[in-house]
Amino acid sequence: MLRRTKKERQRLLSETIADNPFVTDEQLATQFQVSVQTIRLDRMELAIPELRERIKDVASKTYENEVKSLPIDEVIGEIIDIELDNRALSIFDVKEEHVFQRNGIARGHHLFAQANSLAVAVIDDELALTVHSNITFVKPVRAGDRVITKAIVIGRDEKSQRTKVELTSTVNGETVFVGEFDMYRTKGKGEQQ
Amino acid sequence: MLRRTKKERQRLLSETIADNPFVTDEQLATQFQVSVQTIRLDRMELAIPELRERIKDVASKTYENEVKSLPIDEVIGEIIDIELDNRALSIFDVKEEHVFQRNGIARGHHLFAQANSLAVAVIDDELALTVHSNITFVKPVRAGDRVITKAIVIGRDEKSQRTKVELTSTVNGETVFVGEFDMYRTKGKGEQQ
DNA sequence: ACTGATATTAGTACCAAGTGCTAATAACAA
DNA sequence: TTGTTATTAGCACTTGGTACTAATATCAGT
Repeated sequence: MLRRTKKERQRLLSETIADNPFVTDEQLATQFQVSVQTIRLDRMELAIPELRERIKDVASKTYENEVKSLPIDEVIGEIIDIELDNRALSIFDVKEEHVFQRNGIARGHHLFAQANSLAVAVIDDELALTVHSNITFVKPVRAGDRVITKAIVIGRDEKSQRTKVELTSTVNGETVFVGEFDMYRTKGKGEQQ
Repeated sequence: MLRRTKKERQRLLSETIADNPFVTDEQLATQFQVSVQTIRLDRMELAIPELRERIKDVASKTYENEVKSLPIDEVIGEIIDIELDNRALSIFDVKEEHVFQRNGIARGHHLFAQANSLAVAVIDDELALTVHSNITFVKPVRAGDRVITKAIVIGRDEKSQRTKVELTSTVNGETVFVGEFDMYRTKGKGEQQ
């Protein structure tokens, strides 16, 4: 018998590469105790591209849909999904430092910061600024809560260079914050380089 | 004279690569009408890594995307004058860390945070929460600006336990931010301990 | 115009991480 | 034993480079 069956090895191979696209054939050969050639045959059969192509894929995927207006570390909360000029989703874990000592309720500006960051990030432009916003804090949020904020671009006026974004934040499915943000942008439609 | 000066070419080279890290030396050589070797010397001098390293950087950056959510400074502005349930004044000095790297304009949530903090502070109650707010960012604020924010309590409804506060922020006398905040409070008039 | 410094180009050997191909074994099953 | 599938080996070739040497251009100052 083989160390493992071919099938089993290929299953694990797919997983391993999916898990870490940066692994070379040589590393895989060592890991599965087979020759490099075997790994290559496996990749052929499974139609898995070579290392460089895999890396390029990862890079270009994020490059196409990169957050243009905001370097990633300037975002409050973690963006977990984004489709520029359409919608975006972020997660923000409320910790002790975000709440009032007195009553344990999150300070409004942290929720606003998350929403505002996301509104800026969703705009497919280098310069995006909040011009106006109308917000409501629906329910108090506490330390330990995981706030999921969704931004939906609902309108765009080319003349005034404004884009309207609707923000909704929830904790365990319950709405805690809603807001409508008017964003200013520099570039018009199709003007993106 | 050269096609362009070396300096100029290198400036453009940096830009081009920053703009599109997927470009090869050969493409760059064609673009700038110089030899591949010149491009390589330029990259050496500018310490720009080779294509594969650049791609790997882009890929790994997004791959180990552990975004740090920056907590906002606890003290948002310094309160310099306060008359509970009437008016309050605070100062906030905008520093480099409060602005977008990209364009030097202060992130909206810092201005909101200052206003929100002041709105909470002006309410003479142990529990004051922002329920709703309607805000406008009138003019961009930059690093070095000193933002003076004034809160004025303009209305109070005992039944709904709401207090309306008007906020105005100025830099050198010019209005940069205005907002109307609806604050929730637990205690009614005269109920304060 | 001559010299020296700087800039550019050319060419070679080498590397990583492959592809594509052929051929030799090995393992197993009927 | 034969046929099939699986595995390994080896070689030539590819991209997009590095590292290095050497030749040539270009320009600036005297």
